[in-house]
Amino acid sequence: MPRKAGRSPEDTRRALMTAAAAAIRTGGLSVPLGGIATAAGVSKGGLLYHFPTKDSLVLALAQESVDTFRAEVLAAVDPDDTAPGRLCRAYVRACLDTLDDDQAVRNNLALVAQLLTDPAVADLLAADARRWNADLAADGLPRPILDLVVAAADGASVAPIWAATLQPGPLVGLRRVLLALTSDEALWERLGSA
Amino acid sequence: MPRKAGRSPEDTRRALMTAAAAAIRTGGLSVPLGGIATAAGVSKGGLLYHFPTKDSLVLALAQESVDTFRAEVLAAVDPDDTAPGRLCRAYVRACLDTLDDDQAVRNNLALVAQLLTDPAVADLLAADARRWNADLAADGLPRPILDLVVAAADGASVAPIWAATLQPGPLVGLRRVLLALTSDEALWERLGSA
DNA sequence: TGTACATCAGTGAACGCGCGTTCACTGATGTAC
DNA sequence: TGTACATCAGTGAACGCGCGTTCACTGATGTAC
Repeated sequence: MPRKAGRSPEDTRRALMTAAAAAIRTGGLSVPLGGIATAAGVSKGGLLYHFPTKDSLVLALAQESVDTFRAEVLAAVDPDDTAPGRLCRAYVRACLDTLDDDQAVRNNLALVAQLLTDPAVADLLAADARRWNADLAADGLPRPILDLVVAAADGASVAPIWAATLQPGPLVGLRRVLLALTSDEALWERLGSA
Repeated sequence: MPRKAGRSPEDTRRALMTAAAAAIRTGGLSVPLGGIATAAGVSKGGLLYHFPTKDSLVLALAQESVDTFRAEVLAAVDPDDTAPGRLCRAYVRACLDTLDDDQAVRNNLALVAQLLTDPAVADLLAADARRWNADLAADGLPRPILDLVVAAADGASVAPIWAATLQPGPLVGLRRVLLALTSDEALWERLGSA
């Protein structure tokens, strides 16, 4: 059966990437293409029409994860916030606000952990990490505060991968503490001299 | 060639696990057993004598990672420290002190991220995470401080996986800040009311 | 102390299955005239 | 508006290779007498 009525090629491509993300997240990179194709309602050959090689599918997934996360952080920037640490605060919100429902960031990280096996993906992520380092360093926070807050946001995002999820209550508490740490200059001095 | 002179069966088993850990860490769970066996100086059949199935090798690796990490934290407990938060401080030291050389904890995490594909491993880790939650909760720190410090320690340990390693300087700073947070009760009030 | 025998710690060839990739083919859609 | 034709978006059978597992066999080590 050729082109399905009511579904554009772009729709098919999206369906394939969605199915691939879900399958790889739980099954690792070794999940068969056939299963992904079936889940997306397409034959194996159809998948390979859109992604001529498994690697190309994997790389597209990684690129999308990286782009999605960056877009989420930028969308979380408060336009009225002009104080130092505004990007860092957006980073915290993007990381923690999607954790109670099992949404974007958490799923992205579980997926990325699997994709990392691929060397090309590892390069992509290393470049992205360098970019985040530079952007966050230019955010105007003192080093120790920045490192503390970013490490905690990363940790809270990543912990669900090994099932160490925070309860919603503590999660809200952590969020408040992290935002306070980026805003309260009196705390910076207390911590710097500790 | 049967039993190699100068190497006990236990030595062979250790060599196999070491080779497997190194191979899987970088290549993922799909690395061939043949390569692992060769790296350990044994034939594929020899590997399968010690680990009758690939899954059994993977599970042994996961169990060892979990045990090693727990032992490292316990070894990092300061015997003279009787104040609340002593386990949490040991956790911080175990996580951060091995990060500059690329040693145990960091490697363990990169390995575990790969092993997580296996459902049996996922169960093992979930049980271990529950145990850590309980142990750390009984450590006497206020919830927000505990969550902040543990999340940051996790985040700093895990970031090297996607190449976002902290420089040695900032790492020392983060370590000092985290230890201060677990000890300085005045800070707890400041953060709690923030 | 020497000898027989069971077991341990492997070897390496063979099998078989699953998966990525290739390939010949196809029906719907878009375009030119 | 109808028609011819190229291209797009797939299908599904086949191939071939890699890898996990099985299996028959083996030489060194430990034990009983």
